[in-house]
Amino acid sequence: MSAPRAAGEAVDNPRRPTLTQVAELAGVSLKTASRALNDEPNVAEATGARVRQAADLLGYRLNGIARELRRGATSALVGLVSGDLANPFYSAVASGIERELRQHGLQLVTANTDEDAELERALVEAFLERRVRALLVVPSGDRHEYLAIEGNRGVPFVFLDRPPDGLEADAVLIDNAGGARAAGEHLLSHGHRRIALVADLARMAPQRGRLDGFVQAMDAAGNDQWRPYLRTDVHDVHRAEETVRELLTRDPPPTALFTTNNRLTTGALRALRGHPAAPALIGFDDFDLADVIGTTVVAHDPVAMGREAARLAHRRISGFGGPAQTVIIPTEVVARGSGERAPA
Amino acid sequence: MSAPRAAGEAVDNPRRPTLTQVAELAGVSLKTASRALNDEPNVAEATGARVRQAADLLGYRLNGIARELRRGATSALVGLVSGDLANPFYSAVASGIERELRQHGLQLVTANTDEDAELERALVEAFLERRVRALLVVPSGDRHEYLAIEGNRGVPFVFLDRPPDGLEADAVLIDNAGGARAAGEHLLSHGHRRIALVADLARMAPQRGRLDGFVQAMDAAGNDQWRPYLRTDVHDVHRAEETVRELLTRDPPPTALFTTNNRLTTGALRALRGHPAAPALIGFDDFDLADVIGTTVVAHDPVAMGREAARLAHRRISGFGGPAQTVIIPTEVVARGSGERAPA
DNA sequence: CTGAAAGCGCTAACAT
DNA sequence: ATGTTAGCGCTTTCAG
Repeated sequence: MSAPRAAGEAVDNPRRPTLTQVAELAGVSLKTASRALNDEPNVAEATGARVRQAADLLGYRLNGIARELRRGATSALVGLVSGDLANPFYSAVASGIERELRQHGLQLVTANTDEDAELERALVEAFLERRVRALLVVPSGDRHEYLAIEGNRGVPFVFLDRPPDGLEADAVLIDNAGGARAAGEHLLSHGHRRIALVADLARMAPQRGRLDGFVQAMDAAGNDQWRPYLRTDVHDVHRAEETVRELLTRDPPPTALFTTNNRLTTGALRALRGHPAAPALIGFDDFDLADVIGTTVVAHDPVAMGREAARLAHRRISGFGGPAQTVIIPTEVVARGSGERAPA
Repeated sequence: MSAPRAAGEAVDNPRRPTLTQVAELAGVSLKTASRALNDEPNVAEATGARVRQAADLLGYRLNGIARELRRGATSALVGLVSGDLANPFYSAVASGIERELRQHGLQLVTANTDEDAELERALVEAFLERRVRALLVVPSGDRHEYLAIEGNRGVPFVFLDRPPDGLEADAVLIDNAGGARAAGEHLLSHGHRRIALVADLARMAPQRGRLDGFVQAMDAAGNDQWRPYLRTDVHDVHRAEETVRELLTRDPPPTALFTTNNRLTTGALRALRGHPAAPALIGFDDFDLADVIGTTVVAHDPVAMGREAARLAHRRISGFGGPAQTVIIPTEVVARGSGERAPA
């Protein structure tokens, strides 16, 4: 005898049994079967057992779609639209969201935009058609007005990492400026003046915040020797590596580096590998093994970020109608060696 | 004038407009409105325009739930039930799945089990009630018979990383034994005999495969000096770190280490940090910055794994009824230094 | 080209 | 304790 198969289903797919069929087999009415299977009161012990037996026999499974339609066309799904789940930052956020939602019986549905604003919009539309209860977005596009109508019609939005532009909505943001300022001050306090800043796309709000914070620290210290070493719009690991290599050939070279996200830090680490007199380095975003490599970072808690976003969403779902809230996730400089190297 | 708000939706949620209302406003029948909005043929230019205008005015959005119910109670959703999305291995797999599904207009829904077999079962049930088109599972529990009925009723299953037990179903697995054998041979060829093996829960199939492959390599070389250094059921980073520290205090100590997944490798790297005469190290699973740290690994492609799984699922959804297939993802030893250190 | 009627599978409201 | 009727919002016949 062979094992039951899950593979060849397409061959014999005689449509799933419905509640009506269960009721017929059990010799009761549709509604009684419904009551029995939903553990509602007012079902005789024996009747309930008969219904459950019939359901088992038929391999019946409740049709959640029909139920949702009848109950008001709103699912237990919460959508997350983000740039790239393969980035550990986003996946940590997603896992924080998922865990918190589950506490409330909600389910996370994810979609990647690959940082494409048009795809983002299409995915948002798709989620709304699916009647998600709330929508969490790490926006790539810059204008979000198109979401406003939705918000007014019962689908709460929560923005993550980047603030909403063009509408009021809940958001969970990182203290970008504060973290970057702290990084700048940290390097200054270790004697650095020629500090290179390697940043991602400057049009993104978090990157702007980090740039601003860094500049504040420099201005406050009356240092402007960093300016020749500013490099923005470096968007991938490879470009980051090249950029850092180029910076090191300058004369004089920078004595320190500040990279404004985990991808750029990875690129910098590659460029610095085996370098005899590596400049000091601080990276924004903590990462696995930073302790092993000894990389000083501006750390924050992405799982907490997801959790807070899920909480905001849940509050709205539960009927909270107050003004939009913004939660700021704090940052902290974690010294591990690379950021404490003195200027050469 | 203030920005449109997305926050206070709960206050005024007058139920979403329906197609009937759009039709009324446009002065056409329900069906005509449906045709116009779905770009079906046989709609006069002017009529279509009027309908679309009415829809915009009302802020109408199609109710995907009603559509799905009518079209056969099956969604465009594909479920993924996995252990822990925060683990970069799983999130890479998820991103491979997501990308491939999107090619076919399918949407990924994810849920984490935290490696809990009961939660896994509950989540699978929940997905089935939601009428997912296919279900991808990285199973934590060991018996999967309970899925068999579903498989016969039109919901294809694909198992990832761990083979199905108790039913026939498509699967995508890593060449665990082959990779581990290659790692063993690699260390042997560099002169190692006292090789420590640090493994995760031995009841998990991938771990067993890796153990077996390693043992095969040792047996083939007639080496059994590794046996005193076998440590299994090491399940988290912290325990891995402790275990490696303990191993290093043995007399004589092992001259090489093989860690059988990314978590254990991380723990080993922490234990080895700053060690004057670190043993050679090979880790199963590649990871970010392994190149920077110089860690030799048994690499494989988790994104490809996700992609293959999504392809199998899509084939089944499209009606393929052949026997269950298993795709094996190949592995490769990537030498980066740590695995090539000679015995002390 | 347009419309009327039926019904997907379920639950809510109202009998009995 | 059980049954009957209606209808969620849409698409699918089948007629005009």
